[in-house]
Amino acid sequence: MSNTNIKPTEGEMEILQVLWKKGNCTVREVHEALNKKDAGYTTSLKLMQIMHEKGLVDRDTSSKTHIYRALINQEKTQQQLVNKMIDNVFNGSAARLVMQALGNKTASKEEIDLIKEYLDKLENK
Amino acid sequence: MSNTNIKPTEGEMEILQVLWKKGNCTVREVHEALNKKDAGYTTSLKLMQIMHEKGLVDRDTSSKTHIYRALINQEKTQQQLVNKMIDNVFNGSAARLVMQALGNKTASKEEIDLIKEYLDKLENK
DNA sequence: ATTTGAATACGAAAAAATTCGTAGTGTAAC
DNA sequence: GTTACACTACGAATTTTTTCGTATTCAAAT
Repeated sequence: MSNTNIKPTEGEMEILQVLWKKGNCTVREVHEALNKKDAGYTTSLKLMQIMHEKGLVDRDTSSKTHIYRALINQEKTQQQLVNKMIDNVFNGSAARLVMQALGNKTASKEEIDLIKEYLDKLENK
Repeated sequence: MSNTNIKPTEGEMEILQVLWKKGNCTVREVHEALNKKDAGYTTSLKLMQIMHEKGLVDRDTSSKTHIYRALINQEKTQQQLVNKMIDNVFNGSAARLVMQALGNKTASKEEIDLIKEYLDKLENK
């Protein structure tokens, strides 16, 4: 079990997000995806280089423009962060987090149905 | 609407957690509640003093030993952090966060039923 | 071959967050 | 009133994270 205790920083998470979503990317692509008006290109570059040092990403350097890809697993990382939040913010109660997450406008009817379905599946085993 | 954009740091969250849970506390009580083997008492003290400067907590200084209490609302803060996580980690999908949160052992059958109930209520309006 | 533009490397500054040492102060016990 | 002790205040050191400036390199276009 590798990478168990790696905790990406906030900036690193934003980049991982892009890599997970769009697949393999150049630095420029990532940098543009997170269009922070304030941050320069070399900032993103440096961050990704550090992530490489840490083993969060791998990269193909065979051509001049390097291609990066996430090395750590999206679901595992999400799980880790959610667990941490349950602990850290919701006093250990997953249910409270869930309700808090659903109690806002981002949860559409479709999403809610999806979740109900999931819950049924969960209970039937 | 005050305190809208305040983002407690991780250390600050741990302290808020204690204050929310146990109500008003002395620094010593908080410090002991989060029994970090490595951190000294003055570290917790300093953190709480900074939180006071930021308006995250208030304190009663009428006696020598100050009594702290959280000034920001637990649910609002949780909401803020969850929303941020949905955005930042789950690409905007509350449903994905929920499933991830439930897909681990911390969700008991009781909790799941609680959530189903909640979902029904949500849909009936 | 030279120019030009976009890319990487890298050190170092800046900013943010955490940690701690020391001095001072109030209070209770003697 | 003196001692002992636990507390606060506060500056400063440390660590972590983010940001950027500059040098260099490569490749395509001229």
